[in-house]
Amino acid sequence: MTKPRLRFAPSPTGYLHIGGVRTALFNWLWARKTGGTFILRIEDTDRERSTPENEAVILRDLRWLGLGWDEGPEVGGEHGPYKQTERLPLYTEYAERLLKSGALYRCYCTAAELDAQRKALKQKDPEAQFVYPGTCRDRKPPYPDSPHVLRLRVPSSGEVTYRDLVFGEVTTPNLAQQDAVVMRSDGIPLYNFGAVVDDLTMGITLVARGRDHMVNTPLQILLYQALGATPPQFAHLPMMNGPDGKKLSKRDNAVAVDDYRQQGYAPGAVLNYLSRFGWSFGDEEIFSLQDLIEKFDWARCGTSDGRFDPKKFLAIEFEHLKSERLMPTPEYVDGTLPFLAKAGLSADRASVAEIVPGIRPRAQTFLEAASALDYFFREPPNYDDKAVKKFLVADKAKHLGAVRALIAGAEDFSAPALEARFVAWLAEQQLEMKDVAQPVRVALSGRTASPGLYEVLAWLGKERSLSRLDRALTMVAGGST
RNA sequence: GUCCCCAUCGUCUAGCCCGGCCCAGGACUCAGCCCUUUCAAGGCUGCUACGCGGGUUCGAAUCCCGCUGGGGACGCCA
Repeated sequence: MTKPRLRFAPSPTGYLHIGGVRTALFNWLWARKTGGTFILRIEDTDRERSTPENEAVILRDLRWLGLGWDEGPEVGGEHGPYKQTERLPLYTEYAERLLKSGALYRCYCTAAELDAQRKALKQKDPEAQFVYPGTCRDRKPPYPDSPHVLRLRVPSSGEVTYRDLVFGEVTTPNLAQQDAVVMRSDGIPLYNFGAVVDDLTMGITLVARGRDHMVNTPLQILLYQALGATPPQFAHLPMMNGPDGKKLSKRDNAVAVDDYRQQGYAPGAVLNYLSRFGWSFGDEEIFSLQDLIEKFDWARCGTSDGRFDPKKFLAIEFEHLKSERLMPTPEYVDGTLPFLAKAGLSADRASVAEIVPGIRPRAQTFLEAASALDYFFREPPNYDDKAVKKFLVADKAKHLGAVRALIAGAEDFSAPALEARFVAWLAEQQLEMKDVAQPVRVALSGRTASPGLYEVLAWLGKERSLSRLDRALTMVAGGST
């Protein structure tokens, strides 16, 4: 069996949203799993709405996610160009072929005329659906030299059946189709024609796309047949709706991939969440990209639509940040550094790497990780007002001076050594850790919540710990009543 | 309206193809408990689902039919 060739063909009419990424991911996974080819094609025939900016964003976001393409924009390939507006002559050539064979015919009805007919019908019966009446279907030459579109002559009987890799056999009667426009009057192809010509000439063997395209498939198959070509295989994916159950909109920023990147989500986590949408592998739900490549299969894809759930998404993201397997420390550091920089902090990789184990269970995103790291790299730390008012006051902090002395006398500043020293001292004083911990914590971190104190002390080091303790002591003295 | 598709906890889903092990399992969310120097993490417990009605069968979440509900499409958008 020959290696499959798959494609992701977004139109740059908006930002890349997570629904689109799910489609890209499944195509990509199958290509990687089978040793096939993943192609990126830009479908920019809607000149009104397509922009170079959107196109750039799509490429950037796909790369960020790690969904690189084997052929496509910027990387080239044997079947280029990979942008539809650069393939116009090809569509013309194929259209002429089909015109000659009679599969396509010229239609001189103008958009205005059709709109008027549509409107008139709606007026008579709002429920009715306008269907192109076939006005030009049997027009004989000579043809007028005026603007015209090209329509597909859909057989008036018969049906189209194909075997969908996820939905199974789907049959649609030709009668339900109308003679769809395939080429605009300006010579630019419509989606259904452009996609077919491109998939054919790019040697695509499997078309996997959203279920919203399912209705286009019979028409496209008719086009392949008219071309004398064998249609590719098809796999449609159930729809991914918004949390409200409504269709995801490209202009809905809440689901833009870039949003999640800026919120500090890890690419692997994004892909993991998306992979479980319309696909499952028993009860397992945490996967690395490598796991997915091994386990993905069309047969395990579901058929019913679902809703995007931000809470579950966050939970999966957190699972990735907690796991050394899914997110090795060096990658964790790489993910966090930009957010530290954004907070105006300069931190060296080695120091961050040392603290990472301590903050893993405390940060759901890289953004939160940077926040949890903040006071290790900010001198002096930011003090939380409430924390200071509550704990750096005379009566709560009465042991702070003694703790300072205890720490000052420590020779071994490792966490275990500090713990031993504290335990002994606490016993001697007949105190418990909870009697002294919070003021020390606020003194050290400026906050009421942090990793264990012994770790915090060790990471901060003796010198900085003492200086923070001293600063806190003066705050207590100054603020006491 | 016409064509296509779908239907298990609030959400993502396992189970369905090849009926019994399912008075339905996992996860998220929520509530509670344990652990505990704080916050997390972790452990445990709990709430909540086979849309409805008919069949077939000794037996149906699983097979068949109908109904209802939802979605997609019906553009010189993709």
